[in-house]
Amino acid sequence: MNTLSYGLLSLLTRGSRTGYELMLHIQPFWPAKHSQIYPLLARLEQNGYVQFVHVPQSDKPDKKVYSLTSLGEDALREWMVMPTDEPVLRDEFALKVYCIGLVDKGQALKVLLDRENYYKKKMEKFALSFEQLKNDSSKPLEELSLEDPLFGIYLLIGKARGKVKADLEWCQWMKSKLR
Amino acid sequence: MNTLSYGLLSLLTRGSRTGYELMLHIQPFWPAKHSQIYPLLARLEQNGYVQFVHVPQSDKPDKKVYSLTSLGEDALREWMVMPTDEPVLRDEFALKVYCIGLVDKGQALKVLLDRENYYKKKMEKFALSFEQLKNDSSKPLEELSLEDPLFGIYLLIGKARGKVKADLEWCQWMKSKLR
DNA sequence: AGTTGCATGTAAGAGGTTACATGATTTC
DNA sequence: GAAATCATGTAACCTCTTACATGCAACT
Repeated sequence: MNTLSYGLLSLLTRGSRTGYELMLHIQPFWPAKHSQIYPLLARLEQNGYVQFVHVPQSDKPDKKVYSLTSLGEDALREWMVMPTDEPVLRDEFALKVYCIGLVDKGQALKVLLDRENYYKKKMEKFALSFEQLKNDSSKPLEELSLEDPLFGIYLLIGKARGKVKADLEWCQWMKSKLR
Repeated sequence: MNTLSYGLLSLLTRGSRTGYELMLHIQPFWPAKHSQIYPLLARLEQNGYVQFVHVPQSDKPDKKVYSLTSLGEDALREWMVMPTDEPVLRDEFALKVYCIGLVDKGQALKVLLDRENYYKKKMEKFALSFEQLKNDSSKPLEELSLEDPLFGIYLLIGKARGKVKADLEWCQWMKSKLR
């Protein structure tokens, strides 16, 4: 059982999903391709952590809808109290910034502006996600608590948004340093 | 040439280093083990991007001190204007938060407090890093510019600190949500 | 007519971690 | 006496990405 496997089980606590949907939803928290996820789901099924029903479709390809078993839920609870791995961040941009003095200001500024744009687009996506959450939720988001099924997503969007905001502000501060 | 290789070249723009030192210094920006770095350095040397001198030592093991060649510097300048890969973050903690409702508040709080402590220690390390920078620098840090050899590190510590600060604040806000 | 989305899977290869191997000095 | 630091390297293994493979529907 690796971390991605627990991640897939985590997503399944919020309802049944196909491998394809799991692949889409796990991206912000643990990026992974379908080619990594499908074999893991097969292994999780063999070990009894998940089960699936085959759903034939006519217009689209047939699909397997996975759901969490009670064994899988037990595994999650055991995992929850185990020591948590440190976060791992790899950012090519940071390495470039380290030796940005090698190129002239024009080129340096371009590298920075590209990344600033990337962050701005991310922030827009977060705004959209919050909008959608607001629509899906019966209460105002600030009143959500541990018991609500949307609580987890609400927390995570907030966490991700905080970091991107910090990076964006740093990017803009850095731009002011450059001229 | 993969990203880690460019990262090693980037560090060498600030002076000669052993493989061991490179391994230590690259951790905050692109975590890597010595077992990954030594073979890459050998390949970079074969391709003429770096060179090394063998330095025998009596009290410690002999070492190879690597430095950047002009070919290596050219490679860095070409890399700088190429499209920059998106940052990749993998955080087991985020996955746990998503399904934190599975366990009781006591256990949930423990998971949170452990991570809060981790972030606090990180913040202390950043403070120490800034202290050391202040000592190493001839000017006040705010006046550093593109040309200063310490500029790159100063920027990066600021960037990393901003993100950890955002995460720490989120962690504390989340704690308030839990009770 | 070409791309995107849905939907699953395998195979090859690159990237990254853990373990094996050695050995002196310093710190707890 | 045990662990950490410096210092290099290889081998086995796991993780992750890219590419191959298929096929229909909807959109541009």
